[in-house]
Amino acid sequence: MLKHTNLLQGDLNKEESLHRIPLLSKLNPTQLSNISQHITTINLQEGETLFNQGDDYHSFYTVTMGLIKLYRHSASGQEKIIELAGCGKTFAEALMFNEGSTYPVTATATQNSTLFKINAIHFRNLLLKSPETCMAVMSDMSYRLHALLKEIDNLSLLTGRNRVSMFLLDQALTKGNTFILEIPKNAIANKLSLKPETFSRLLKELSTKKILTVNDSLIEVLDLQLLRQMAGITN
Amino acid sequence: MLKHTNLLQGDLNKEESLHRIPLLSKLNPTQLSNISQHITTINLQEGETLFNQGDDYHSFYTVTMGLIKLYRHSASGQEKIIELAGCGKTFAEALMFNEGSTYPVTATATQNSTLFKINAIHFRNLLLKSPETCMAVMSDMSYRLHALLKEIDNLSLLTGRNRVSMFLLDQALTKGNTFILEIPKNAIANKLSLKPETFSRLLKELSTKKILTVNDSLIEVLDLQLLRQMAGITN
DNA sequence: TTTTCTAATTGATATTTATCAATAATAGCG
DNA sequence: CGCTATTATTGATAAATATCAATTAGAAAA
Repeated sequence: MLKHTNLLQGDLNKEESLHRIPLLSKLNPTQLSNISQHITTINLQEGETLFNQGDDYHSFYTVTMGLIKLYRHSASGQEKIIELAGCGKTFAEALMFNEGSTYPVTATATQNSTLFKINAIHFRNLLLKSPETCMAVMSDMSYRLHALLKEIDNLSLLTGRNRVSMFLLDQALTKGNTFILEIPKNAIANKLSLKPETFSRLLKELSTKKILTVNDSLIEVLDLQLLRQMAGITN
Repeated sequence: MLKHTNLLQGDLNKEESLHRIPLLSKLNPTQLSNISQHITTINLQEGETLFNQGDDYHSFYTVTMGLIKLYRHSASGQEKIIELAGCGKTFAEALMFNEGSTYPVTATATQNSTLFKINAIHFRNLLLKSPETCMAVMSDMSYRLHALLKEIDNLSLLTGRNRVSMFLLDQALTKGNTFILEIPKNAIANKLSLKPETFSRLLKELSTKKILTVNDSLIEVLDLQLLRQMAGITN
């Protein structure tokens, strides 16, 4: 079962950390202390599910530790990972504005995780009094829209080879030329909309071409220039 | 060249029609008359481009007549239609919140069209004074996020056959069992992330299976149940 | 340890979709 | 009216990706 911990009103430690959440950072102390009554801390074990696609909507969440997998399932039972929300990420906040909506994804912890659960109705009421917070929310949603647009690009304009290369390129740029895949390969394959077999073969192809080496989840990129080329970046 | 028509302050006719735009409907008369100074009417000929992907962002738009094609181009020169914005649709408003951003799509009129051009900076200032309008904007963005999520579903979970069937199903439900394709087939194919040849073959397949008849752009759906099945809707 | 389960890889094959080429049909234009 | 350009269709083929099956290798459990 989910462990809920209610925030004590006036618990400065908690309010301090709430203040660091972008969506809440623009609130004044009164507003913050008001909303903090409607925020709870949730701890999830690896594999535990926070909510299911189709469940009635009531809250949105901010990850303070761990990793949450957001995915959709189709009628035929297939899954598609939409986002892997790590520390600092807020999700499901966009639903706040649609009366009587349901969660469009399922949220499951892929590691032991901690998050804040923020009551949507109360937050919505707060928004009416804080245009600055509205701005923060809108900025967040705008970012998300961009990310989804980019994803659609990737799916419709790029090949699997391109997407795999792009993913690895992104990893190499943020983590350095040698890095470890933090999530299982089948999850990465899913994120890239490929079957595990296809992902495996594309990795092998890159390795055969001496663009990188693969040792289980340890990747070393040997030729960034070539990898960039495989990603479909022409210049 | 684009024809710009400045709205006269106090032009009640124009303000009346502005009031019918969802994003502006929550403004009080003072606010509306204030923002209407920063709204111009634009007429586009078929084929004219409003802005290009990568152009500096300054305004968003609401279509009052016609049809605007929003599409992205990749490095390799391919296009992908993201949306066909018809009458009443607002687009590019989500960019307002990202300082110094550029248009992520190109907007071209596929018919003679009329739109309102709304200055982003002024509207943004207005938002700080109208939380209700913020709500309208957020609701709009929320809807858009859902649509993109759905699109990603379609691209990654469904086959071309599914997507074509789903598109036709949607048309049949809104326009009736016999309807005309309003946009060229190659544009529809693009919207569905298919090549025109593939789209043509899938249409033919549906026609061979007696699920529908095709006469140029005139489609008659004969078997909704089967079409639903082809769309991948199991029940 | 042994067993069992899951993830990953690999091969063989099928399906889906794109590409290239040719033709037909059609709309717009001089 | 005929000409040209665009759109749609069709065929042949190739490329991309999925599916099915088998094997391996670890990891977790007994």
